[in-house]
Parts: sequence; C-alpha cells; structure tokens
Amino acid sequence: MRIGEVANRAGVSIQAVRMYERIGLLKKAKRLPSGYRDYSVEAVAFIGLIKRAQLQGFTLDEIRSLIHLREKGPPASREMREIARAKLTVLDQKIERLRAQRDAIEHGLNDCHCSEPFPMCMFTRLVDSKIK
Amino acid sequence: MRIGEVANRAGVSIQAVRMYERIGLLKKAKRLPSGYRDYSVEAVAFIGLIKRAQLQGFTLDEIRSLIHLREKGPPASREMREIARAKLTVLDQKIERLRAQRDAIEHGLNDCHCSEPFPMCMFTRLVDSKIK
DNA sequence: CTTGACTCTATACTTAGGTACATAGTGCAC
DNA sequence: GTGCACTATGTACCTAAGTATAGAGTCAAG
Repeated sequence: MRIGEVANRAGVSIQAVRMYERIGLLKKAKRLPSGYRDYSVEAVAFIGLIKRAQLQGFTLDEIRSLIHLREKGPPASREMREIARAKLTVLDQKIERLRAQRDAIEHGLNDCHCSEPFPMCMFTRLVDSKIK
Repeated sequence: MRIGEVANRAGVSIQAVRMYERIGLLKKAKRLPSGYRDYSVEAVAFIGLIKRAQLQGFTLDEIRSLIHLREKGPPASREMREIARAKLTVLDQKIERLRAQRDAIEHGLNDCHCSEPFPMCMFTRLVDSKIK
C-alpha cells in the first residue's frame, strides 16, 4: 500500500502522513525499490488511533509520548495516567476561562443598560470608573 | 510620552504597541522631530481597553472591528451586538467540545477496567472492537 | 514514447499574537 | 566626546498542526 491509499483510507492528507513520520508519530515506513513508502493495513488503523487521540484533546506531542510509553509496557502506565491527569487540569482551566468569557458576553447582551452600546461598554467600564 | 513609557504603563511590550499600530488597532502616533512616536495618556487607556477585550475572548481582529464600529456611532451598535452574539455561539461550541474531552478523560481515569492501561485504551477501543 | 497520476524531498506559507534580533539613529549625562 | 538607554525599521522566529508549492523521479496505459 502506498501513501496515497493509506491517507485516503485514514481520511488524512498525504502530507500529514509524511509529517507524522517525520515527527516520530509513525515509525519510518519501509521503502519500495522506487523509494516510495510501503505501508501495511495496520498503518491505517494506527493513524485512526492518532486522530481519535486528537479528538480527545491530546496534542501530537502528548500522543507521541503516550505511544512511546505504551511500547515500554505496563510499567509506564503510571506516567501515562500522569499525562492524562495533567490534561484534565489544563482542560478544566480552559473551560473555566471560556465560561467566564461566555457569561460576561451573555450578561452584556441581555442586561446591558450602559450609555455606550454593548459590547463596547464592557471594555470601557473600568476606564470610566477610573475617570468618574 | 514615548513608546517605552506607554508600554510600561499599559503593561505590554514595546513591540506589541508597534504591532497594534501596524495592524490598525491603534491609530498612528504623532512623531517627534526625531521620528520617535509621541503618545498622550489616552493611549495607555486605549491599550487597556484592548487588553480587556482580549480577556473577554475577543480576537484582535474582532476588537478592531468593534473599535471601528464604535467610531461610526450608535447606528453601528446592531453590528456590534452581532459580533458579540457570534462570539457567544463560538464560545459555547468550544466549551462543549472541551467538556466532552474532559469527561472522557475523567471517565478513563476513574472507571477504566480495560486490559490496556488508560489512557491508551481510549484510543484503541474502536480498533479492538473492530478486530474482535 | 508520451501523457497523466502518483510519489519523492525540501521549503515556504497559514493563523494568532506576539517576541527577538540586527542595524541604525537619538538624546542625555558624565 | 563618549558611553548608555532609548527608539526606529525590517526581518526572522515561536507554537500547533498542518497545507501548498517547486522540481524531480516513477510507473502504467494507450
């Protein structure tokens, strides 16, 4: 199987496959005499794994770490949980920040009675209070 | 007031101030005979406004739009609300996606009984179910 | 034996919001 | 009159995860 078919089956671009190999996410493919990369069907499944991990919010960097730890077997599972726990914390922080922004905007849209039209009043409010 | 003092008072870097001017977020500063930018105190407040807008989740692009609309006066306030409403939708989608990721990881950490150690099992599950 | 589809490498570009550097000029104090 | 801090412009670099392009090579069908 050449790179085009792998990319098609996995639903990613050819360049993405080459990039995954370059950054150590996929191991280096065997080569045909022509120099073309030669893949087995497992490569498609492996790329699917990468894409699912991305959907779960893991970066390619983290996914690479997880993959390499997996290869080291059960003893590495503590480190893998560590990565997941760190991710959980980061996600919670991101969500909290976004929720605060979201609530501020919603409040502005529904309950703004400022002289300056929303949303501009949100940004001038502090300045105004300094001036007054 | 020269750029260093403005940047210091506003809590941003000198390069950031120049960039804000370049992308049309700050209007072009007057120049001293030397060519140095010359600012009034309002510039500090204006940069503060930009930073607060950023904290609310608006991009510099959106902030520029808001600022330009504000200059057009009250008739533009409908468009400004439109920008805010769009932002609200985007934020809600982002939050939903992050929350799904967060919950999947938390579930994995607390309730994983797979043969393969979490979090790797999360990514192989679909593959496994195909194989079995 | 040439056309078209595919692949190779290497490099540059993208978004967003900056930071860092190289090189040159300014301005003040000693 | 020199050293130091500041500023000017322009360019390159950063993250993240790719996409796009150039220029060259491969391969199968007509």
